[in-house]
Amino acid sequence: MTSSRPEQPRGTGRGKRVTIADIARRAGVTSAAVSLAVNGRPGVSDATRERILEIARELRWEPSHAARALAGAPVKTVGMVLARPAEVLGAEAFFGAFVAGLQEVLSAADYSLQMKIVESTEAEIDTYRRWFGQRRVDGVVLVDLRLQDPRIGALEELGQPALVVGGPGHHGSLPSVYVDDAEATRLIVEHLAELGHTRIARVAGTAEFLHTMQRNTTFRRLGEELGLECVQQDAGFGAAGAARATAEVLRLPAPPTAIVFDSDEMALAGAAVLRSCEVPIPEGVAVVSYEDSPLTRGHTPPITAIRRSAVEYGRAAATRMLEVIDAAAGRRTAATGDPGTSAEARVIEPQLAVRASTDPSLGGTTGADLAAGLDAS
Amino acid sequence: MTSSRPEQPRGTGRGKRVTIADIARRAGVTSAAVSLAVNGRPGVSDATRERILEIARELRWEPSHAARALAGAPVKTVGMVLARPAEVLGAEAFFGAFVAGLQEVLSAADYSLQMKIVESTEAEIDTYRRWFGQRRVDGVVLVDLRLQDPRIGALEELGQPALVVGGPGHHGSLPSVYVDDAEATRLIVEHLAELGHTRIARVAGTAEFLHTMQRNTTFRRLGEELGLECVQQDAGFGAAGAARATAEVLRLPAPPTAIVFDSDEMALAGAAVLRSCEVPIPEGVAVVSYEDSPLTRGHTPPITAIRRSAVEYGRAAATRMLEVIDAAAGRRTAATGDPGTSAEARVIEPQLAVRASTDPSLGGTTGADLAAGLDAS
DNA sequence: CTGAAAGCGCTTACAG
DNA sequence: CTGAAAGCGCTTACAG
Repeated sequence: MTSSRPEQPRGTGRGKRVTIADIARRAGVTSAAVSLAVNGRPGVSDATRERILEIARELRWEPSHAARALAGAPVKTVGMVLARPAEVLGAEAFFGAFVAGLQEVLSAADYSLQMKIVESTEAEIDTYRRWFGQRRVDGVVLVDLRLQDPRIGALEELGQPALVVGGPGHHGSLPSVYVDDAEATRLIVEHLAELGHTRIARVAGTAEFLHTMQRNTTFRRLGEELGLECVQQDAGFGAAGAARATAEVLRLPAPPTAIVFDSDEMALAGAAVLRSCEVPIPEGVAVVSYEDSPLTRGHTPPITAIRRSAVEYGRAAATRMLEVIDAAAGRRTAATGDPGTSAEARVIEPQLAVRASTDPSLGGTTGADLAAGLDAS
Repeated sequence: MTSSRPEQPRGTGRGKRVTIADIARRAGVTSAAVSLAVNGRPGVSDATRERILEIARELRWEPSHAARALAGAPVKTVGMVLARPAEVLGAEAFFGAFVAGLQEVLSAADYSLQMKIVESTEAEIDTYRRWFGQRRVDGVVLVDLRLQDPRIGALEELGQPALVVGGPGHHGSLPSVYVDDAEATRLIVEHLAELGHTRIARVAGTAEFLHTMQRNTTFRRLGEELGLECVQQDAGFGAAGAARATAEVLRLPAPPTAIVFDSDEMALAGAAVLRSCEVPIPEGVAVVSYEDSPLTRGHTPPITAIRRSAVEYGRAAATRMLEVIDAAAGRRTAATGDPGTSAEARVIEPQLAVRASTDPSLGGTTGADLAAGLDAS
C-alpha cells in the first residue's frame, strides 16, 4: 500500500459520513441518479435503481437532513409553542397525554415534534416568525385558542401551514380540530336532568379560552330549554379559584344539587370543599368534570366526567396536521386545488363516563375496578 | 423603471428569503465578513461589524438552520426516544412534567427537543443510529435505564453525546443524572419506623428498571439495620398488579402495618383495595408512594410521598445535557480536556412529603389546603 | 433514460 | 483586517 496522501481528497477529517457521492461512485452513476433512485422518482431504469438501493443499504447511507432541507425538501418537523409556565404544564394531565398522542402519529410518519415554551403571546408569534424565516418547521399546531386570537392573523399573514386545536370558529382561514363542547355540555346537563336535578351550578374556568365561552352559552341555553335553574360561577384558573367558587354556590339561598366543573383539577378542589362542609357526594351534591383523568377516576367516589381521551385528541390533531402539510406541499408543486388546507374544522365527539359522583347506584369501587379503570385509560 | 428581466437573477421563484448575501451586498462586504460579524467572531472591524448587524436587523434576517447545519454548526436539537406506548405515557403524570421541565431549559437556550415514540429497544437504538447518521441531534437524553442496558453500549460506540437519566452506575462512560433512590428509601423507612411501624411491606414495580433494584436492596438493608420486618411483594407494571400485590400482603399471617408503593398509580390502586377491605388509612395500614403527583395529593386521605418534582428533574437533565453538548463541541474545536462529557453522575436529593396517609395527626384536609397543595406542585 | 451543472445559505481555512 | 473560494450533501431543471 502506497501512502497516496496528495491524491486523497481531504474532507473535514472525520470522514465517516456516507453520501450519495459514495454511492454514485460505487454504482458508476452520477449522484443525481442516486438522488432520483432513493427518492423513488422516475428518471432511472429499474435495474440501476435496484443496484443503487442495494449499495445504499450496504453502505448504511442516511440522507443528510440538513442538505435535504437546504435543497428545499420538507424538514419533516411540526412545531408547537406553549405560552404557559413549565410548572403549570407539568401539573396538567392533559398536556402529557396530548403530546404523547401527537408524537405517536408524527413519529410513525417520520415527522418530529419541536416544542418551545415561551413567556407571552408576543413571544409565541415571534417564534412562529423565526421558525418560518428559518424554514425550521413544515407546519405548526396552535393550542389554547382564544377569542380575538392575534396568533391566527399572524400565521395567516406568514402563510405558514398551521392547524388550530380549538373551535368551532375563531380560527380564521386555518383548519382546526376541536372537541364539541356544546355536545359535551348537552351530555352533562341531560344526564343530570334525567337523575332529577333541577338546580345545577357550573364552576367555570378562565373566560378567555374559547371553549369556556362555548360551554357558558350552551349551559345557559339548555337550562332554559329544559326548565332548569342553571347558575354559573366564574372561578378563573386553577384549584384555589374552584374551591372559592364552590363555597360560594353552597351559600346561595337555594344551593344547587349538582355542580359541574371545567377541569379535573377544579372538580377535585370542589369535592374537597364539599367534604369539608360534610356534604356527601352524590347524595348532597352531585359532581361532574369536563375533563377525565386518573384524578377523576381515582377519586372517592369516582367522578363522572367528559371523556375525550387527550391521547386520542393528540392523534387526531397530528393526523390533520400531516394532511395540511401534504396539501400545502402539493399546492406548491402541482397547481391543483387545495382541499387539505381549507378552513375545514374537524369535530371530535365527546362521551360521558358516568360514575358514582352522580349516580348513587354505582356506589362502592373495589380495587379491581379501579385497576381496570386505570388500565383502560 | 425598465423591466430588467434578463439581468434579474432567477431564484426558485419564492424569492422572499433574506440571506447573508443580501446583507453583504448592502454593506459592500463579502458574505464571509457577514458570517463573522453575526457570529461574533474576530475578523472584522468593530465599525463594519456594527454596520452589518444594523443591516441584518433592518432586513430581518434569520439564519438558515439547514445551511448552518450543513456547514457543520450544531443543530441545536436534543433528541429523546421513548419505547413505551402513547397511552402509557399519557397516563403518567411524570412524563408531561419531565418534558415540561426539559423544554423550559432547552427553549431558553434556543435548543429544541425532538421526541420519537418507538415500539422496542431495537427500534430505539436504530433511531439513535439514524439520528447520528443524519446529524439530526447534538445530543440525546436516555430514559428508563435498565440493568445491562444495550442502549448504553450503542451510544458509546456511536460517539453520540448523551445523557443518561438514571443511576447510579450502569450508565457506562456516559454522564448521568438521577434521583437518589437509596436516600428516598431511607427517608420512607425511617419515617415509618419513627411512627412505630415494625412490619412494613414494599409493593415493587417492574424489576427490570434500575431504580427498582436500588430500592429493593436498600429496603432490605434498612430493615435489617433497624430491626424491622420488611417484606417485598413484586407487582410488575401498573395498577392491576399493585392491587393484587396489596391483597396478597394483607393475607399474610402477620400483615404489615404500612405499605410502600413504587408509584402514585400503584399507591392509588393499593389504597382502593384497602378501602374495599375496610382497612382504614393510616390507622389500619399506612400508605406511602415513591412518586408524588396530583393523584397522591388529591387522594383521601392525601398520601405521603417522595417529592422529586418531575419538572425539576427535567430541568436538571436539560441543564446537564447542554453541558455535555458544549463539552463535546469544545473538545472538537479546542483540543482541551473534556470535563463535561465524563461519566460523572449528578444526584438529585429527594424529599419526603408527609401527609395524612401515614401521620394521623394531619387528619382532615380542607378545600383550601388542597388548593394550596395543588398550586404549589 | 442518463450526465454535467447550478444552486440551496451558510462556515471555514487560506491568501492577500 | 478583508476577499475570493471551496465545501457541506442534497435536489432540480436542463441538455444530451
